[in-house]
Amino acid sequence: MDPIARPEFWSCLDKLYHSFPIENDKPANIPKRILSKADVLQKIQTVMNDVMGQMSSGESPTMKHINRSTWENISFKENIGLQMVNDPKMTTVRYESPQSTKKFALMIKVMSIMFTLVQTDKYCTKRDLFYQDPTFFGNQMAVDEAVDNISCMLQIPRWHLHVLGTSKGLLAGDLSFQDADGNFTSCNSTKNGVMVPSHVMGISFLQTNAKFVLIIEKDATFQKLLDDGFHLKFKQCILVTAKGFPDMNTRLLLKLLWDKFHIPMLALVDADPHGIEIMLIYKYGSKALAFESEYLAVPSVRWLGILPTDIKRFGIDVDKCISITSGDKNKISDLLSRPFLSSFPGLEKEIKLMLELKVKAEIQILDSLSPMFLSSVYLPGKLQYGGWI
DNA sequence: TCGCTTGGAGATCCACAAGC
DNA sequence: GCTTGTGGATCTCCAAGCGA
Repeated sequence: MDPIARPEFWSCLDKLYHSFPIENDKPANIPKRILSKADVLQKIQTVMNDVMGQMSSGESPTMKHINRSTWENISFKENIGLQMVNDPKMTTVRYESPQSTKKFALMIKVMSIMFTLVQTDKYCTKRDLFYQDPTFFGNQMAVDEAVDNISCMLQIPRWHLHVLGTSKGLLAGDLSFQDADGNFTSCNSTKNGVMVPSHVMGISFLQTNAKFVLIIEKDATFQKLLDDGFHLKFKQCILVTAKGFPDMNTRLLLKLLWDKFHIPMLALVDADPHGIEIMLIYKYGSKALAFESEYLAVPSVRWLGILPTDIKRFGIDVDKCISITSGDKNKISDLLSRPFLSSFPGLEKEIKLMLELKVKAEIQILDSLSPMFLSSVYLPGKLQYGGWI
């Protein structure tokens, strides 16, 4: 009998499912912000009026937004992830300062475009924004920064400002939905994966019977699992990859899946500092977008592998692993200083074991054991016996 | 023509140095 | 001390160049 067909196979996932009651995930005192079109337009107008007021009274205009580059502004809540503190350090963008003049002008320009987009109910990507006036913006990074700073300043998520990011995430498995344009998509029979829609908040009729979501760090691993027919064999699963550091749309979709279906989510990343960081961004959110963690972070995400303890457990030859560099060591000490360490049982132990072994292991290392080891041995074994932290 | 390598662009993240 | 710019990390995709 196929082990997957046995009822006890899914028992570990059932335990994980029931270990996260819905009421724990959404504390009543932190309601999600509901913003109407009028609210958004009003907030933009208020900032513009302030700027105009300062100019008419002879002052040099300024705008203030939360400093998104310091950990001092970040707090941590177990059920939400990273969050902005109540009294954060602010960054002042001064029109008169030679360092800030360009930044000030960019923010005004981008805000005026956002106002028109919201007013006319149209959406555009950051890339579209840049190409509206490439000479003025100079480069894509300047637009990206302006959009995020405005979003942070107004305390309005980017999608409410009608600016979307270009999706890079892929989906496969037991999931179907209707996108914002009304197109119906099923991820079941895909050969190379279905793109995560750019307008995740426009998704409707989201349907799935999946028992778990497997978040995969690398596209190469995602494609290998599709080639091996992993999603067809397991049927009740969803495979997701954001191809490296996750983009906002992929994180939004995962949060949507968690909020709606409470499906256990397991991350398959490299056993290296960057893999761990990528897993932690899915789980707790990022520093720069901490003000949107309530929409993006899924604290119930579990680290399935590759765990440094797997190196010993599966008899992986340490000589075939890559030695950790001084850069890796810096990243590890950075991870060990993060505020969520005490809330993530087992994480510190795994990181310290990596330091002890002095090696890191990529997911592909499992291919050295056998070409089908990942899909036929490693993942089924982990799912059956609960080898995640 | 095909396959491989290389470089640039684009998406995300971060830390650190320099300048005001 | 604050702000900005630079550079480095993960990944993919695409085009160009090169050799078989």
